[in-house]
Amino acid sequence: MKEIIDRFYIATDAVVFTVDKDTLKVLLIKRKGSPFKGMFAIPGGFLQNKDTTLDKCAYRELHEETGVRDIFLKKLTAFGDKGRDPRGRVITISYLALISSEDIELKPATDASDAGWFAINSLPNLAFDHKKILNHAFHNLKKEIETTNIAFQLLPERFTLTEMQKVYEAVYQQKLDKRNFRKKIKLLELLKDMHQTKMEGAHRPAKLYSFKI
Amino acid sequence: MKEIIDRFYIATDAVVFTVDKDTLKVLLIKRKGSPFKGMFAIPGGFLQNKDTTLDKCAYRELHEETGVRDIFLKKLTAFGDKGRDPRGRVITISYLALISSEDIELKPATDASDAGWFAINSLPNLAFDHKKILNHAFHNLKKEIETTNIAFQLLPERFTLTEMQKVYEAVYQQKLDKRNFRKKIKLLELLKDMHQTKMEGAHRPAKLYSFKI
DNA sequence: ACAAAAGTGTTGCTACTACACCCATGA
DNA sequence: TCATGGGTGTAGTAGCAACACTTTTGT
Repeated sequence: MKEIIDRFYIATDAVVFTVDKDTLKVLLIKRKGSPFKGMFAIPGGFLQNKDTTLDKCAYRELHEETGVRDIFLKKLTAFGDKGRDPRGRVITISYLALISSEDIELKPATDASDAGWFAINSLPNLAFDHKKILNHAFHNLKKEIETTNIAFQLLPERFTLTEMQKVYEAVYQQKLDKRNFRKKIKLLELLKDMHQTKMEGAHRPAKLYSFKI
Repeated sequence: MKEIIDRFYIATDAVVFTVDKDTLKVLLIKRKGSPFKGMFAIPGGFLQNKDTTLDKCAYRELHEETGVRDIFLKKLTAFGDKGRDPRGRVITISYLALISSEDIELKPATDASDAGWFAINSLPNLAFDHKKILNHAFHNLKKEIETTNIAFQLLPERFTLTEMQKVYEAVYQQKLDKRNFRKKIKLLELLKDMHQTKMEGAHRPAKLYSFKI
């Protein structure tokens, strides 16, 4: 039976977001091989039989290509149109990945000749159908941040309320009202007061919080 | 290069919902081959090279196995853990499918010895990891019906407000207040009054509506 | 003393909930 | 005339948006 069933290449592609300097940024790599040599692309690569889950493949590829570890990954969907990869039929599974800008430490490695962070609203042209994959992940992020606690994945262990607000503003791409934001966050009772302050610049120090549990 | 890359079987599986007699139901097929012979499963099957998109594969498989045509399909996510299919590594792409109970007309065909509708809260044991796939689709449906117009896919061309309410109640699995439901629907301004009534039983006839545009 | 970000409350408005009776029809 | 589901409004509540000044620090 199996002999007559077509088999395909499977890949995972991770759209990695961070909020750095109040800006939502995406991690891209410059392709060093063909096709689309020299163009930017979402980090990812082919599923290997040794990857026991799709998640492990995404994690492995991300680490190999960018050096990133300990990152939040959420499986999104599949892209499998014929012709999306000129080398042959490749079905890719997209991932949403979030990392705190404090945890960023890129070590460009084997597969990518270059990796870098790009602001969401000044992206270069992307290889394959990666623009579509990236947009899908971005929409998913905006939706998730409204209804879940996913924002904490973009924050360091301890953070100020202003830093937290900046994360939401960067994702929503709009300013929020400080008092309303704080009121809502406090109502959710998700934060633990660390009884510490963060002094930064010539102004009143800000209280530090962490995510409860 | 390609020679060293593993290839895999790809499948699509569609979780087909309908609301019939005020109950949310799922379409399942009885497996006529091994593995899991005789058990129920979500309709689906292997991607073929002739399927130019994943959507077309899902649609083709659904038609071959159940006779269903003209159905709303929404791609969800991928399931690819090693060992989820005893025959070998199969990565499946799940779909959420919705159909009006008026459009149901099952013609069990080639792949399935039997197909039938099962109420969401009295499902049989399912083959493979189909329970997981089904639950994921169900959660997605509940989420989508809150925020989008997806409910219209579960309704016939023309419907009464009570029929519409029953669809929401079946998906949410809880009763809703008639007046509040109608108030909210009217505020959304999605409905077109067909200036027709539906007489059914010994009571006042109900106005018929259709989805605007 | 000044500049800069931290922190804090109130008011009006909108959206949601809870709730009960009359209407139009067929039998 | 009775049984059945169709159809309608109001009042109270909770959540959201708009908005400005005082506090604490470094220079």
